Order: sequence, then structure tokens, then C-alpha cells
Amino acid sequence: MMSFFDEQAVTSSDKAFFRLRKEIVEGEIAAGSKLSEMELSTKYEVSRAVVREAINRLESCHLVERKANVGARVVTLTPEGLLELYQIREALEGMAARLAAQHMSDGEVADLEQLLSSQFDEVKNQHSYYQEAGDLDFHYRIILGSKNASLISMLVNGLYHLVRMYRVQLGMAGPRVTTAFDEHKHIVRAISNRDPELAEILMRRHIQYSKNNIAAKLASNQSHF
Amino acid sequence: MMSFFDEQAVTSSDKAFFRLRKEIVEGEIAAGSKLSEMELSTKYEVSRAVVREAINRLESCHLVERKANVGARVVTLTPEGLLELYQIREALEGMAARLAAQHMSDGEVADLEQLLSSQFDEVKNQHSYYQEAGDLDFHYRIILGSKNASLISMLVNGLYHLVRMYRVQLGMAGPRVTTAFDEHKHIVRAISNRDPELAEILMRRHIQYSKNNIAAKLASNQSHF
DNA sequence: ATTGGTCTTATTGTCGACAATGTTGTGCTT
DNA sequence: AAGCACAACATTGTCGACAATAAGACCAAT
Repeated sequence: MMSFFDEQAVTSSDKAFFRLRKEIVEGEIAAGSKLSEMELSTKYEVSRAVVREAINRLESCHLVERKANVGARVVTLTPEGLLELYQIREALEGMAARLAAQHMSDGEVADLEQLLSSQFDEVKNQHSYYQEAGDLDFHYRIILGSKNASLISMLVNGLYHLVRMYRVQLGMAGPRVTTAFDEHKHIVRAISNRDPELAEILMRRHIQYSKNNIAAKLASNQSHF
Repeated sequence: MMSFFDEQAVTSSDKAFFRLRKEIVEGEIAAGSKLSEMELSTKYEVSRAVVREAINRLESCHLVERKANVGARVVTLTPEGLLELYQIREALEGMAARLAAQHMSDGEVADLEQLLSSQFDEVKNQHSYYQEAGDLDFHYRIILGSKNASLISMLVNGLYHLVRMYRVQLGMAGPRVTTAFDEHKHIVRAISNRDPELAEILMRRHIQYSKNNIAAKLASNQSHF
């Protein structure tokens, strides 16, 4: 399977940025912890300048917060923050689905349908690693299908890493596999029918369901501790 | 009148960033032109490092594009780019209006109504500088009213400067004053009635009208040259 | 004992120099 | 004359050192 946005590191600042982002998203560097430029520069064996640049880029992704003359901290994860994120996703990906119904080529739609059917086989055969990779793949294709460069950049470079950070660290690798699959199916049908309105509505509901599912889990987690 | 996001420069990199952004948005630095780090550092009388950091931040706002080992250029303005921007605005500000209807305090709603009526007086008396400042003020309040920090940051720090760049440089300071005012009135009423659905629909239509207006102007400009 | 102020220290912000990469111009070959 | 190789240049990327700011420790005074 081809991977989508092959962002390859050309400069050493890129490498530091990718590595740091990975470690933050996956929780290797704890949420809320301080990022010392000096410490990271010795750890990564690069100059402070490249670490600084990497941190600046992380700040643009809303993965770290920086205060002048004080330093940068990894963002803290709050239930409210996650819900806010899903509100933005609903708006942006709803629009992406609408635009995808207008702008995706017939070939791309066919590819999307094929992806869905291959995922159906996997789900049926209990290869349920659909959750992470498959869901992402589906959403990526629709985002790219919008053909709106700014929208794509916002979602792919910005928001999705944050969403992934929440999902990884709050342990949101739950079920919702088969139901999500059905929702995907209906969205694809709307796109295939070139029905922008419906595609947007269905995508928004799909994300709302996701949000509700997460909110419920969050509430139960809260009560356990 | 109070100004909204008083972003004050604490570091000299901030100052360079604000100044550079201003010059780019207002067209003092031409769209598509190259940004030489050395040149700017002599012009602003600061080190290359701070110019570099400023350019990096500009890149996060999608105001400049950078290629590794080559340099940074101011973004080029295309009709398609403007339409893409308005698609994003429609999605994001629609959601902001929906959230504002849910989350704005009664006091904030009252302030908003008062702003509108004061603007009505101005428009009636032909002080038609409503267009630029008044429209912005209205939209800002609703965005802030969403109480969604990520959404606010995206719109205020990112998108709006780009929109302003387009509006300034493509000379989009057109009429649409009174009609836009009526649309604003209806949006405020929906928010005041705590009707999120309607608030979102009206805001989206408001932005769609804006987009159509701009597209028409763009087309006529094209035909003239 | 607590509060206020100062001083130390650690961290970030800024700078100029060096290294690496891309670009351009020149001269050679065909 | 056209195309390619190579060299000189300019620009960006990276580095270590210095300056400025903020956090914390320590001391003094009430």
C-alpha cells in the first residue's frame, strides 16, 4: 500500500522536527513536560539552533506552547481540548467530503471504493487492525480528494498529529470498527453519486459519532480514577 | 473601541515577524517575490537568525513558501487560492457561529447586538467605513464567542491575515455594505435565540455570498486585462 | 516565621562565522 | 553553434559564543 504524504527530511532540522514530533505524539515525551533546548540538542547531537527551529515548527502544529524567555512545554491533554479538536474536524472534514464529491476524479472514486471493499474483507476475517491504519487511510483520501491545498495542509500537517496524540495517549484504540465501516460506506456512496450535500452531512455525523464515543470513554475513565 | 487580540511583541523576532507580515499583507513586499534573509537582516538591522525565525513563522501562516536550501518566496495570489480560502472560512466560521450560539454569554450577545446597532447608525449616516473594520469586528466577536481555543487561533493567527492579503491586493474593498449588514443582523438574531443550526447556516450563506461577490469581481477584472 | 528584596544561576534570545547546498557563468568539446 | 563539465559565487543551513531575561536561593528586616 502506498503511503500518502511522503514528507522526507532534507535538512537536519527536518529530522529533528520529525523525531521530536514522533516522540511527543507517541507519548515518549510526556504531555505537559518542558522542552529544554540544550538538553534536546545534546540528546539529538545537533546544535541548539536546529532544535529551536524544530520547536518552533511544533508550536505551529499546536503540539507545544512557548512562552518568551521561558521556554516551550508540550501541550497538556484535556477532555475539553479533544472535543474542541473534533469540532474543528467536523467542520473541516465535512467540507472536505463536500468538495471531494465535486472534485474527485472517477478513477479516484473507484480507488476509494476498492479500498473500502478490501477493508471489508479484512474486517470480516477479523484482521481488525482496521481501526488505526484503515480509518486514517480513508479519511486521508477524502481530504486529498477535496483538491483544496490549504485545507489539505491544515488537516494533514496540523490537525491530524494532534488527534493522533490524543488517541494514542488517552488509549482511544477502541472498537467502533464495524459501525465506522458502515458509515464510511455511506459516505463513499454519496461521493460516488456526486452528492456534495449528503457527503458533508454524513461525514459530519460520522465524526460526531466518533466524538460521542470518545466522550463516553473519557467519562468512564474519569470515574475509574 | 477596544481592539481584540493585542499581540504585543516581546522579542525582537516578534517585531520582525509583525513588520514582515504587515509588509507582505499590505503588498509593500510584492506577492511572489523572494525573501532574502541577508537582505532583510540588513534592512531591519537584526541578525539573520531572527529574520529566519520570522520567515519560519510566516510559513506557518501560509504567507510564504520555503524550499530547503533555496529560500522563501511570498505566496502567489491566484483566484483559485482565494476561493479555497473562502471554502475553509465557510466551514470554520460556520462552526464558530454554531458554537457561539451555544457558548456566548448573555452579556456578550448583548454587546454584539449593541455593536450591530451602532454600526447601523454609521451605515445610515453614510460613514461607510463599515466594510473593513466593522465587518472584521463582527466576525472576530463570533469567532471568539465560539470559546474554542484551537479554532480561534487558526482563524485569528492564521487564516485572517491571508484573507486580508487577498482583499488588499486584489482590491476587494467593494460595496456589499448594506446587504452584508442585513446578513449580520440575521446571524445575531439566531445567536440571540440560541439557535446553533440556524446560526451556522446563515453564517455559511453569508460567506458564500461574499465569495460569489468576489468571484464576480475577479471575473470582471480578468476580462479587463 | 514570614515577607521582601537581592543575587546567583540556569535558560532562552541574539549574534557573527563557518559549512553545505544550489545557482550561474565560463570554457571546453563535439 | 549547442551542449556539457567544471568552477566560482551567492544563499541557505548549522554551529558555538555572548547577551538578556526569568526562575530560584539566600539573606535581611519586621
